[in-house]
Amino acid sequence: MPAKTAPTGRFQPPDVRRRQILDAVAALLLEDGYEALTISKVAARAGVAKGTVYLYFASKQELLTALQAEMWERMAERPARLLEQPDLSWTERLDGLVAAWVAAERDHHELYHLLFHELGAGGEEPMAAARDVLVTLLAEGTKAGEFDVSEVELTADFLTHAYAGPCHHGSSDDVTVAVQALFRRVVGAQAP
Amino acid sequence: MPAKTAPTGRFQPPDVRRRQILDAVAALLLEDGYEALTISKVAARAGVAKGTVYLYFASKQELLTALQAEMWERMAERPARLLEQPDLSWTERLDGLVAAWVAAERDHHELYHLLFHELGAGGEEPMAAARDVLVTLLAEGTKAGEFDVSEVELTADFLTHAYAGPCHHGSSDDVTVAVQALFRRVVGAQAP
Amino acid sequence: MPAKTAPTGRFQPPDVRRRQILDAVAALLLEDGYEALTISKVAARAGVAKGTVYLYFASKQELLTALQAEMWERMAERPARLLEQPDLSWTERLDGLVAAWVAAERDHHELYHLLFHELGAGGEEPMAAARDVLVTLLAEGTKAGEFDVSEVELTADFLTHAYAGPCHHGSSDDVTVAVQALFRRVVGAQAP
Amino acid sequence: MPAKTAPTGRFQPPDVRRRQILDAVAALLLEDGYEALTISKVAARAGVAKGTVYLYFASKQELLTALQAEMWERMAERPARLLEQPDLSWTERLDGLVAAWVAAERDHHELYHLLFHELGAGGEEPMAAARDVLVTLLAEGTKAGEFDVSEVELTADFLTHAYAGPCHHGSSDDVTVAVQALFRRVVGAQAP
DNA sequence: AATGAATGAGGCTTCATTCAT
DNA sequence: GATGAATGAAGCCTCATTCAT
Repeated sequence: MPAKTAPTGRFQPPDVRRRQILDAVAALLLEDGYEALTISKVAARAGVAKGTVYLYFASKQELLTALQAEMWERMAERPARLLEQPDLSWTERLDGLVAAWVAAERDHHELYHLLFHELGAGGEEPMAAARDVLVTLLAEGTKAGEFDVSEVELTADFLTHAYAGPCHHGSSDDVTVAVQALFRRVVGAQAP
Repeated sequence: MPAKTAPTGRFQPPDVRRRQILDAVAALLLEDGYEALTISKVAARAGVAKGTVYLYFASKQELLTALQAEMWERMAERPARLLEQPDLSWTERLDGLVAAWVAAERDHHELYHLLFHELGAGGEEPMAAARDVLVTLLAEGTKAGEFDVSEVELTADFLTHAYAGPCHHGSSDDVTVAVQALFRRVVGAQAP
Repeated sequence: MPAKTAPTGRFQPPDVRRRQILDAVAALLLEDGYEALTISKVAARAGVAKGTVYLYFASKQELLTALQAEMWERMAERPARLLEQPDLSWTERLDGLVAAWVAAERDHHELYHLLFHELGAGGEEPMAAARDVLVTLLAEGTKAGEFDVSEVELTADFLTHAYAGPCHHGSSDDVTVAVQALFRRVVGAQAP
Repeated sequence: MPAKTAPTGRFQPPDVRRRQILDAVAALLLEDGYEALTISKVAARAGVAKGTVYLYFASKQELLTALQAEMWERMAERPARLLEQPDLSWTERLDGLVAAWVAAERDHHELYHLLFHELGAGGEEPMAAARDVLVTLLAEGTKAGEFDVSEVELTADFLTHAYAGPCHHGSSDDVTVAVQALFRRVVGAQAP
């Protein structure tokens, strides 16, 4: 039974190869930035030949788009689940969202922003997905009398940008707590 | 009649040429993004020969750095003056800062972020300058009992990121008013 | 029938491509001189794309250095072997050296000097290697009473420069004989 | 009365400007080599504007040719006079030639070779002039029974190349004496 | 499926030369 | 006569992409 993390090997199942390549891209982007990224380096880092990269991704553009899509997905996942959980107050849901976002930001900060800023087109949508969760939260929370938000869309955009600011300040927990407090102020959350 | 804005002309005073070139860079960046920026296009857009660009800027890198420096300057200018004006309440100063930032963001949004993200090195400082003004505001306002901010640095980072979110929502005035309200909430400003 | 000297063909073993490129450089240098040498021309002459040149040589500089190294090697080879042959008189060895140098000069004259003068750095050594052989010859021959050379180093430099002068006068054999005679005079060789 | 060596000054008599420019070229060639030579640097070094260089020399090529011509002239001058001096033995004249050549070599060595090798065309002639003096010397000396040279042309080329070798060995005088001795051997000069 | 040598368009930069002042 | 800003051809080099093996 070949170890599930066998890093090399001439033949690999497609998903493994795909992963290797995407991981290589992510690592290189974080190390050297976007401008320095070349298919050659990606191939070398992934331990495959240059041509192989093109077996999995039609172009450099598509390679980056794929990585981006993956990241968006990862970032929208946890928050979306929060809405579905029953018997949580809206404030608790808001706190949960902040926790998820801060965690994601701390993990993927640089990569996220790199991709966001290099791939203008198409890059808006997944962020929008994350934002939509917040919009729903604000609207419902306000309707329920728990929040006091007059301009839902605008406030959502405000907060969507805001949380990233403090993410690299102190310990994850401290930051989360502090940002949760700020979010509550913004939405005018009543003390429970 | 030598118009003062003569758009072309073989010889131009140095500042005019410099401006033409920097304007061309800004326009191209906004239109096509960073990757598509080439010296050839810059020259064509500025109405000069490729070589002329190098008469004014030693390299592509330096060209971008110059544009960045110019933008930073423009963005730090107005807010800094707010601190020096006497007989303003801290809340009024905060409102003024928001107004300045929103205005700057609306004018230079894309360009600003483009430059910020492509030119990591050196790009941090001017943003920091803008942030420092806010830090002072929060600290002094809190000391004066007008604000209620416990974590000054963290909150400053929060707001520094937040304001950009809603900037492209509606009319400039509406956005400004709305963002000012949100800022007040965050800092716990007392109603006057 | 895959001819062993197939001049073209999309894929070639590395040594063959390397050779093609170096040969192209040599040919172009002889035809048009150093200043006129461009990578484009080299590629065209070698029957490869521009990029291919860079697959084999990291830069124009390195391309020239490689050609130089190859030439130096070729030029130092034959003379060095003369010293190792037993039962030759020193005069015979001197004659052999002249023959070798004249032959090399006639084959590689221009190229040799072109490279020598364009690539100052690093180019000294191989010439020095050739000279050292002569120094040994003069010293040993004098010690053996066969030559009469008082300033070995200086005389070696004298001869190292001298031989190139007449190389393109007449037939190879005539020149060799004549230069051998002149060398013998310079070293004061006794009639055998 | 303006000093005759006034190094700068916006207006200069043509010959002075010409000199300044040629001197700048020579200095730059010696410092940085041929490849690094640009008209910009020449102008800067000469203390004139770039355009001014073109008032005196039609092109870069011509600028170099002019410098070369000047050097050739300087190198052929002294030797030529030797032939005209009466009541000197041929051996004495040969010694004089060697002295002149060694002196020239020591003064202009690098520049001379730089120019010689960069400007293939046209560069042969002046060297030929120097060589012709030697040919005459060898022919006449042999006819007079003072030398014993069978192949005049070939021997002249031999010596024309040879003398440069030892030029940078020791003191000028020592080298001259040593090279004179070697020349005498080559031509089979009888002891006086 | 995998390889990697080969390609060639296109980017940045230099610099000889021109010409309006 | 002198200037130097402006020009643009041309060079070096990179790298996304292809394709024969």
